[in-house]
Amino acid sequence: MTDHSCVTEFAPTSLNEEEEEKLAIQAKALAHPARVRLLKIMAAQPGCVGGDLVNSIGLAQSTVSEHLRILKDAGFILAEAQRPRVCYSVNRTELKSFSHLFGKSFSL
Amino acid sequence: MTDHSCVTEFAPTSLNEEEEEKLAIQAKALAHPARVRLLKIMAAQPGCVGGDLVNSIGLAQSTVSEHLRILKDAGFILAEAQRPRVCYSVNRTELKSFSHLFGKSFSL
DNA sequence: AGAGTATATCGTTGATCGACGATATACGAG
DNA sequence: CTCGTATATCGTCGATCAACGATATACTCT
Repeated sequence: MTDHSCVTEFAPTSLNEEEEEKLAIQAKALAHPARVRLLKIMAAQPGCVGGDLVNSIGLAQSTVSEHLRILKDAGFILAEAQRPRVCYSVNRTELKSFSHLFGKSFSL
Repeated sequence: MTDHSCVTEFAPTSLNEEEEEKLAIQAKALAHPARVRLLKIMAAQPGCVGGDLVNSIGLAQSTVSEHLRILKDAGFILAEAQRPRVCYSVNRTELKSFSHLFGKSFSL
C-alpha cells in the first residue's frame, strides 16, 4: 500500500492505438499454456519439425497446427518448408520487440 | 531466413507448468486493447479513480469494472478503497516480474 | 503418373469472452 | 436512519476460442 494520491486530471497519456492494438494482439497469442509451451520448446532448439512438436505435447495434430498458426501470425515464430515437413523456429527479434513495447507502454 | 537446422531430438526443455501457466494467464489479462489502454493511463498517474477511467474510455461502467477486475486478478493493478471511490494504480513490481518471466522463458 | 508423408484447412461442438443495462452493495454525509 | 454516490455483481446475448476427427493440399520418391 503506497501513497496512491489519486488524481482527477489525467496526465496526457499518449494514445497510440497502433501500438496498443499490437501489444494486445501479441499478448493474445501468448495467452494459452500450450502456446507458451510450444514457444519455450522452440526457443531451446535451433528449429523444430512440426510432427515432433505434436509428439511432445498432448494435443491433436490439427490443434497444434492451429496454435502454430496463431504464433506465426503474431510474428513470434518462423516457418521454413522442408517438404513434406516444416521447420519452425522462434523469431527472437519479434519476441524482444514485444518485450520492449511492453516496457515502453507502461514506463517500466 | 537463418540456418534453421531442424533437430529431432529435443534439448530437455525445463517443464515448469507453474510458470507457463502464470505467463499465459497474465498474457490473457493483457490481451484486450481496452485493458492495455487502461493500464497505460494508470501507469502515467500516481493513481486513478475508477469513474475517471470510465470517462476516459468509451465503455460502460460495468464493462470497465470488469476489465479492472481482470487486471487486478492478474496482479497488474492495486485497488485502494477511498469510499465511495476506489483508487487504482499499477503494480510496477508485477509488471516487471512479467517482463522477466517472459525473457527467462524464451531465453532472450 | 501414382503412392506416401507431413502439414493445413474444414466443420462441428462446447466453453469462454466482451458488452450492456439493471440492480446490489457499501460507505459517507446530512 | 435515510439518501446519495461510486463501484461491483448479475443475467443475457452474440462473438470468438479451443479441441477434435476427417479431409484436402502439396511436395518427394519410386
